[in-house]
Amino acid sequence: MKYNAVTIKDVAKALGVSTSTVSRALRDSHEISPETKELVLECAKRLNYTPNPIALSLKEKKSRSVGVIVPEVANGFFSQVINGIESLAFDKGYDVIISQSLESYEREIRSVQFLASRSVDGLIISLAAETANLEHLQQLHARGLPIVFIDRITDEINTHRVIVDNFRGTYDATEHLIQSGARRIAVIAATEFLSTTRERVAGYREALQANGIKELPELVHYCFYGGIEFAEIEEIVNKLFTLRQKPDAILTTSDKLTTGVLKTLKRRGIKVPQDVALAGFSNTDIPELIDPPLTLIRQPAREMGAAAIDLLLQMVNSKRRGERV
Amino acid sequence: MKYNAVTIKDVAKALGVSTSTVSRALRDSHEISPETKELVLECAKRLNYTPNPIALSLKEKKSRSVGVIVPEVANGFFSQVINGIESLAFDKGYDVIISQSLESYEREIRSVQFLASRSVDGLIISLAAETANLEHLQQLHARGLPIVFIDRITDEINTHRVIVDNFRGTYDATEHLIQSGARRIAVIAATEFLSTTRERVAGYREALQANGIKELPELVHYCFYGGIEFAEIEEIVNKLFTLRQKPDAILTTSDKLTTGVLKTLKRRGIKVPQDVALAGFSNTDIPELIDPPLTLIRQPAREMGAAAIDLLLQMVNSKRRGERV
DNA sequence: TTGTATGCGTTATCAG
DNA sequence: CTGATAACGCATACAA
Repeated sequence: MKYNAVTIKDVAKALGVSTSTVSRALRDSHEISPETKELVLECAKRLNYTPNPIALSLKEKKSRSVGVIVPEVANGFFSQVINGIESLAFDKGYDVIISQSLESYEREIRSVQFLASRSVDGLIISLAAETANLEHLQQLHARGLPIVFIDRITDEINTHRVIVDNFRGTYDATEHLIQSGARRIAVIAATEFLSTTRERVAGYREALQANGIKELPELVHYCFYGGIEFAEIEEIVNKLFTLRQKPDAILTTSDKLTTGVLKTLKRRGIKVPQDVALAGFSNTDIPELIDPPLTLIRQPAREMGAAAIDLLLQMVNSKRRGERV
Repeated sequence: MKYNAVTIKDVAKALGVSTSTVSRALRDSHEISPETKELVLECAKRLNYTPNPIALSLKEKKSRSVGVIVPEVANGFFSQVINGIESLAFDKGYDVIISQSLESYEREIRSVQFLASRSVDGLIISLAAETANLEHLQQLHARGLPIVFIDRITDEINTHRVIVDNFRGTYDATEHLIQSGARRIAVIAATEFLSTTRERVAGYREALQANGIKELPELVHYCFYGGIEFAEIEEIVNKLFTLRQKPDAILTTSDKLTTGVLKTLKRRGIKVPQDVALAGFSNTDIPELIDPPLTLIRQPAREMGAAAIDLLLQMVNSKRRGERV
């Protein structure tokens, strides 16, 4: 709701001129005399006039707002991404509307449609773990909605993506574990649906191979809701440590997974790195505080967010002064 | 922008009826025949009609969106708060527009005005550390904008607030430190401007007094940008540990302060709790992972967020069917 | 029950 | 240079 009752009409009435004149003065049109302009501007300020963005949106068919859908806000990585997005968007005068998929496909669909129906000018999204079907986004994309994927991307839609070198991250981390003497390296990853998972696991595999180590199926674990439900991680760790031949290292492919595994190991009294070495993705402060330091893979989350919104606004603006959708 | 060109007019034209008829059918008005309603609904679905929320907002003078301003998104506590807000708001069909003050007064003013000008129906805010003057919010409040304060509140505006018992938190934590043998308990707090700081430091003081311990000025430190700038925390810790009589315990009054102090201690090789005991607020996973466990004070951030949005929407709705502002 | 006209705040297109 | 008018998409008071 507008808490500034004063409209362009009010200042027009106050000055005894027409609304068009006021509009022109405000928009700094060239077709207006300096005196009237001055007059209008003064009056507008005095009356504390502020333009109504809703009316503007209706007229211009754009809302100067962007939608952001992440799996979960309360997550080190994603909250940093949002930080980057918001900072830059704010400077450019764009609203940032946040929605969470909570890793649920159904929730993601609803979020996407909700935001689309709210007329966002563009969308930044990191896919939910459950999402395997991209129709809901393909539709919008086909209709011309600018979309940028971040971190968890898809090949099925041809648009900008912002990612880090996931393959490289796990490749290097795995190799580091091997250099440190590990041979039985387990990996705990998120859903295979996720692009990040696939790339990261591929890096792990390649590193093993490059070092002549055979991959053992019993050491590779995927978890669906590892980011949300802690129990799943616990179960996997338990399984790993009841193997006849226990792993001598664990690689984790996400923030929450890393934290979850650390927690579980601590509860079970398994020491890192004495009993098992650990490496993985993390954007929290945790690794810095743990003794001894872990091999961790960080993502420049804030910068990724900034890059995403930057790309998005470029698309939004090129579309504005361009072709019909 | 709307990616659904089809409007109420299109379906009216397609059916050869008037827009009002369509509107009525869609709004399930009683003044319409079941047959035409059926017809319209079918056609609307077929044409994939979705209402334009912007036009609706313009007409009804409400946007079904709420603004949220927090000091920083990438912060355990606040991101959990946002999680709670978003979850509930989404279910009720409200947009959540996020903005960060980054602890800056000037930025907070701009955020507030930005959101207000974007016609949010209500505002949830946690004040910036710098904010001492509340005019920017008083104005909006006077004009009738529903506001709910969360965590960092103010007495100067009479509206709903969502907080935990801050006094109690530090009182208990301090007492626990004392029970464990600490006598020279330092406190590292955020700005005194913040309600949370005042209440938390008060709890500390009261606990000292109740246990017959004299407060030592050299052990009480406030930091302005502790949440954002790490260097400040480091400096305070350094100062504390170059005192002739070093502290035997430290109490921290926020998430970032707790993490920051832990980091600094680790870098300086000061062991917890052997060299110094530690207690404080934290909503991260860190304390659970550290050995030995710290005395920590947790806030039910998600629930606080949910409570805030619940209160806010109540205000928004009572205002809707009520008095003019 | 349905259609017509009006207005929400703004800008663009015409006349004057 | 300025004023009147239409239009954006929708809901509604009023007329039929």
